[in-house]
Amino acid sequence: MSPETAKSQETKTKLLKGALRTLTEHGIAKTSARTVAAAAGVNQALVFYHFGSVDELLAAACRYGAEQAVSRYRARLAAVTSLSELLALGRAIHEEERAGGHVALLGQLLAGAQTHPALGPATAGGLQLWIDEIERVLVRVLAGTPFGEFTDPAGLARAVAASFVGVELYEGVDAAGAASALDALEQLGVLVSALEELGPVAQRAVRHHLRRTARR
Amino acid sequence: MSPETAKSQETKTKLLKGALRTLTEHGIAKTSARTVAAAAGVNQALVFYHFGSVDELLAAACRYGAEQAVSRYRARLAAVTSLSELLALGRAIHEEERAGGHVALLGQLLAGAQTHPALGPATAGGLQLWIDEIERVLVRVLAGTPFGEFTDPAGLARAVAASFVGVELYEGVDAAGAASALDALEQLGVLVSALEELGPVAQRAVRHHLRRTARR
DNA sequence: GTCTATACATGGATAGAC
DNA sequence: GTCTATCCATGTATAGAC
Repeated sequence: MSPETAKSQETKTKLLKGALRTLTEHGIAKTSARTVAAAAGVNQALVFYHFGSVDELLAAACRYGAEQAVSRYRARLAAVTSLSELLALGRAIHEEERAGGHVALLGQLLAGAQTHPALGPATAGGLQLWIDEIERVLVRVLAGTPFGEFTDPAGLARAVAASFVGVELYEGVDAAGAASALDALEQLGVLVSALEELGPVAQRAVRHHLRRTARR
Repeated sequence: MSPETAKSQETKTKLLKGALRTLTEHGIAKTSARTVAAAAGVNQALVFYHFGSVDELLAAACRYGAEQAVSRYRARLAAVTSLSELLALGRAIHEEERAGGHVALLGQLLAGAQTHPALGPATAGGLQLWIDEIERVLVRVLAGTPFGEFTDPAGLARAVAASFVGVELYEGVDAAGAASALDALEQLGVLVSALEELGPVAQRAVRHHLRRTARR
């Protein structure tokens, strides 16, 4: 089996980082073997030697970048114990992403996956890393609420991740609009967390209503 | 001022429709003067004659397509009077968009706006058409709820629109995941609407909690 | 005014050098 | 095994035909 020499590894890593830089800074439309190689400081043809095609490089870069980004936030996500903390962390991540752009990168790849079928699974996988972390937090946070039984952490995690990608893309064309969107979500979170503060009678009333309108 | 002959108009319209088709079917990465012109059935150079550049054509197509898409849903949005109705309509729109792809198109343009600065304002404008409609609905729906004073329809509309774009892009790489995300949001909507059913005492308790934790 | 033929730039991929 | 020189396809833009 391939010994994977140090030199090969080095070039591959350069290309992966170059791909991430190019995607975040110039978008999927301007990402090519040439632009990535330029960012990586290597010959353009090495993309094809090491990864077979541009698409496969981007797929590999997606896995690589998503793992890096998620691991950067993993500890802080693990420390979250309430909905309001989660919302505050979401806001903090947004601020950091404004510079790093790791989430918007998923948006670029999501957009690119339309054309490059090979990107679909890789992008879904990258998003899944985020979803898994978010789901873990939601399970923990929602277990402590009186209405946890009516929520689906798995689906909710997917909704949160997809929405976050949407907001990060939106941020690119309307920073003020994205900020007000996050403000509104924060208010909404406060509203939901207010439910936790209800007395037993009111909680029973809400639960009753939920059971009545529950589908499936 | 330019009489804008019938022939010119016809070619322009062909190009606009071709641009929309190309963007939705092949994504921003594979959208070029050549591919759009092929879809439109006209000579590639006409892109530059009629619109000056590919970017300007895409910007025009964005305005054109967003106006068409929003007007298609406007009547149904105007008929919404409750949160649960809004969620049901969101689900219906999602089903239609699965085929039409008008929302995912905004995702493609949002992704493209990173590279092509000219696309930014146009895409923001296209999204704004959706946001305006959603905001109108939210104002109406939230005014009828006991907690309307704690929500910001303008920000919430932006959040909803951006999230919807994110979910539509996500749908492209994981249809089942997107479906479960929408299910979860629907549940969440039911949870919030359950608040409307609370008795006066519980409502006062929730309001008190909200005032206590309200920011700004 | 409308459109086509054509020039020039960029991108993808490989044959073969080291 | 690693990489470069080179080829052909695709993309952008314009000069000039109709």
